[in-house]
Amino acid sequence: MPYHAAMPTLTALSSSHPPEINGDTPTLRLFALLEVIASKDQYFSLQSLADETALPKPTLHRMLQQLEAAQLLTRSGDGRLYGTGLRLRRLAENLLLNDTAHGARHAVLRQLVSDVGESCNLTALSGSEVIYLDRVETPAPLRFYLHPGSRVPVHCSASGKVFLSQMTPAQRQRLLAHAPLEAYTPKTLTQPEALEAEIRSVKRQGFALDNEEFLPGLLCVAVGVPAPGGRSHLCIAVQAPMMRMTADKALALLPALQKAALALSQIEADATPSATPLATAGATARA
Amino acid sequence: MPYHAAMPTLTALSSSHPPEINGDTPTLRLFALLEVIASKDQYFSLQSLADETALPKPTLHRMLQQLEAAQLLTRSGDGRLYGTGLRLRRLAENLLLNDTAHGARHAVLRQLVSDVGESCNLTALSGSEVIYLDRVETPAPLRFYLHPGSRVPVHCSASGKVFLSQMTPAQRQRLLAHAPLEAYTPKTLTQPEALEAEIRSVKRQGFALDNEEFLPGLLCVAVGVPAPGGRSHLCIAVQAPMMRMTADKALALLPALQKAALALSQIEADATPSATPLATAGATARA
DNA sequence: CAAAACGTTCCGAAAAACGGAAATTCCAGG
DNA sequence: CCTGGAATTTCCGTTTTTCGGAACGTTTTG
Repeated sequence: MPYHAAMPTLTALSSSHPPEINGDTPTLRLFALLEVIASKDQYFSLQSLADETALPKPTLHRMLQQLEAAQLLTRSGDGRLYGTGLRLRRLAENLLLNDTAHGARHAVLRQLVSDVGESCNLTALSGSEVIYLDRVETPAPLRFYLHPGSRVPVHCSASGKVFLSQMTPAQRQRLLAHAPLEAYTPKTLTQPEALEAEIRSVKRQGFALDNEEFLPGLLCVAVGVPAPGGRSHLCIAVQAPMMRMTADKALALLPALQKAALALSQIEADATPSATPLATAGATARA
Repeated sequence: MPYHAAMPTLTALSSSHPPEINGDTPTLRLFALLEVIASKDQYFSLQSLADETALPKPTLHRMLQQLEAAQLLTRSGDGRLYGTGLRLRRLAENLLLNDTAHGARHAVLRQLVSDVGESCNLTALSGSEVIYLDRVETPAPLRFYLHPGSRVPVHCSASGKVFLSQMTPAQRQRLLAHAPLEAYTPKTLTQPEALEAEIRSVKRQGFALDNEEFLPGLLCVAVGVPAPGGRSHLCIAVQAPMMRMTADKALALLPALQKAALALSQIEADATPSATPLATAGATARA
């Protein structure tokens, strides 16, 4: 399974939706279809979608019909063209409107970037990989481009090591068992003992470094976002080309990182209901 | 099947999502679930959803798992809480970003409302009912509240009569055969002959009136949005309480209405690919 | 008026969703 | 460290939905 963000570029790739309408379940396939539809700013015909997605026409027809019946799509006048429907727009609006946490997090990232002058990202552990939740780029022209949503291995990323350091040895074993310590660069730690030692060090110091362990020329520092429960599921990390950054300089950025982590921690706490179970709306109540 | 917008109120009902997670297919049920989720601005637990939606826990679990696997939802740290995922936000962003047509239509409506001072709406024929696609309210305090997405019968609404007037007699018969001419007020036309006469008049004049035929005290004027093919599938209508409006005054609004209709017609043309096949993006072409 | 293109319906095989029951995990409090 | 309770998760036989090739209408096109 390739880490599909592993290719760093200096310019953004065109966001190129591969016309794959694949998903493991019918529902996910429908979502994928919606994504194709969402990228259109014109009405479209069944046929045009069929061409674009390579789905059989009867299948597509059924899908569209279903979406139309649910008011997610609208059919244009003569019934020949489709467009996005009321309910879909409502959904989209609510989604963005209520995602207060995301906006706030992004603001913190932006502030951090302006403080340290290098690209920063917010990461989470997803399965046995680190996923980039959000990212703000440095204004400097030379950058590693790693877009949000992409994934990197745990054992050779700063964030990954922070996550590992928060686990119990047993949890760590379980996770690492599924992913061999693949070498991405000569500096990647591939010996379990070496990694274990590194993780102890991370745990002691409260931050992790990735010194060209994933990509040559790329240096990273990450700290965990403190969480009430103890182990956090978010990391915040700075990432810069060796050309501008050394391990020493990176350490000087730690205070800024920690400040940002604290701010994120606060946001996360605000978005977490655990404390106040007030909004438990009545079930089965007739509206 | 009740016209669920038939109850006019002077204040908006609280938007009270009925916690019904019903849909005729599994996929639509999933959408309904997403709508509940989209309305949250906090992380939520499986249990809280179960309370709110009355769905069995295993079912919910499967649904959430599916959504999480597809990156539509994210699971919070300890795995106990869910939140909206990256892909869902992307979808929402694209949806809103690309839906230029809707934004433009809404702007026209807004302009019209500021011209005539009364609530206006954009309608379409959907099955054998008229559906409100969009609506802008009058600034006046006294209003009939009929929200977008709701439906009214064809035979006693101004828009409905416009749509009927554009059909061939055969088409009209077929449509009306399925829906008896139910009387909503004493003024509702319930005799097929009377309706037929009214429709001829609408056809001649190019606009339709609804003078308390659907709701007592409500007067409406509608004109069709001109379409290249001839019969349009959109209407634009003004709607006001008799307290402020008479049939005579309504006629004075026709120029403004027609101007708006023309503007909408232009928007519709822009959003329709049929005419100019230049932008027919290469199918199967590798992006 | 024929040909082509598009949309739609049919239907049997294949796959997915469903949800009750039970196992598992996670926490308090003893 | 053990125990009770609540939440999450797995299991699995049954029910429902989806799938898509083939064939059928319908509308545009040449």
